[in-house]
Amino acid sequence: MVNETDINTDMNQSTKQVAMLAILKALAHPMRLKIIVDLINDEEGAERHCTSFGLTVAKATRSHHFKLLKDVGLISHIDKGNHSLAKLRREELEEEFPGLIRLLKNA
Amino acid sequence: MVNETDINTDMNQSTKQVAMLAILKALAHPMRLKIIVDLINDEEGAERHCTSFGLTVAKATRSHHFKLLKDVGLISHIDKGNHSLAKLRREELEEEFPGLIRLLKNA
DNA sequence: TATAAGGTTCGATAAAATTCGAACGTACTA
DNA sequence: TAGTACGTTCGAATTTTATCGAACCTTATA
Repeated sequence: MVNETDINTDMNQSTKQVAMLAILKALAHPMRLKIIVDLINDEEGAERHCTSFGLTVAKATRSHHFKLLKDVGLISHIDKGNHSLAKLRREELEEEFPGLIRLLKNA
Repeated sequence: MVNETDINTDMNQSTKQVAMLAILKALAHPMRLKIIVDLINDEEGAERHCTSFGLTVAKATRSHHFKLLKDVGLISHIDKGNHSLAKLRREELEEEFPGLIRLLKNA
């Protein structure tokens, strides 16, 4: 069996390229892209309810997508006990992937 | 059954966001990302054999990935009869997705 | 012309991602 | 304390992608 790590080493991909790939995979889904674009177009530092993006899916699905976005570092999760908020990791992203936010801002 | 078009309209995604999604999907695969990053890091206007990227897959698979990259407009295909060359659509991409190339250049 | 080399398409199989209901945990609140 | 609201996790089903061999087409060349 061939896993992705093997493919990556086969192809001599840089660490940066692997990190970039994770980000691209996370963005390559209509709901997740919309969430990130919406957060980008919000004012800086904005925190949003997970339910405020107009996603018409089961809550298990929503939870899945937000976890994925959090795992790759696109958002951070603010736990407020009863509910939770999502926040774009703006500075960190600008630092690690300069230009990414500007690229998505127009979309 | 729910297809992607329905999801996109459900979510009120802009045309630009749909176009961006196609690009992100195309880049969200290790081989395809490597191809594009390699082309970006080549000199401007460079044309490369499809076999010159060190991809260890069957030719049917290679053909599949290059077709996908061509279909979303990331590369153009120069047919030389016996063989074919791939070329980054640099200016067009810079025009439609400003900052994309610079974002991937570091990777 | 025959042969080889490179690329595409087709059909089938394998792998990965998406989706959801159900069960569960945690924190508000009546 | 009991009930409710919100989120996560688990397991299973569905859908999408990736992969490859085989057949085929086109062009160069022996």
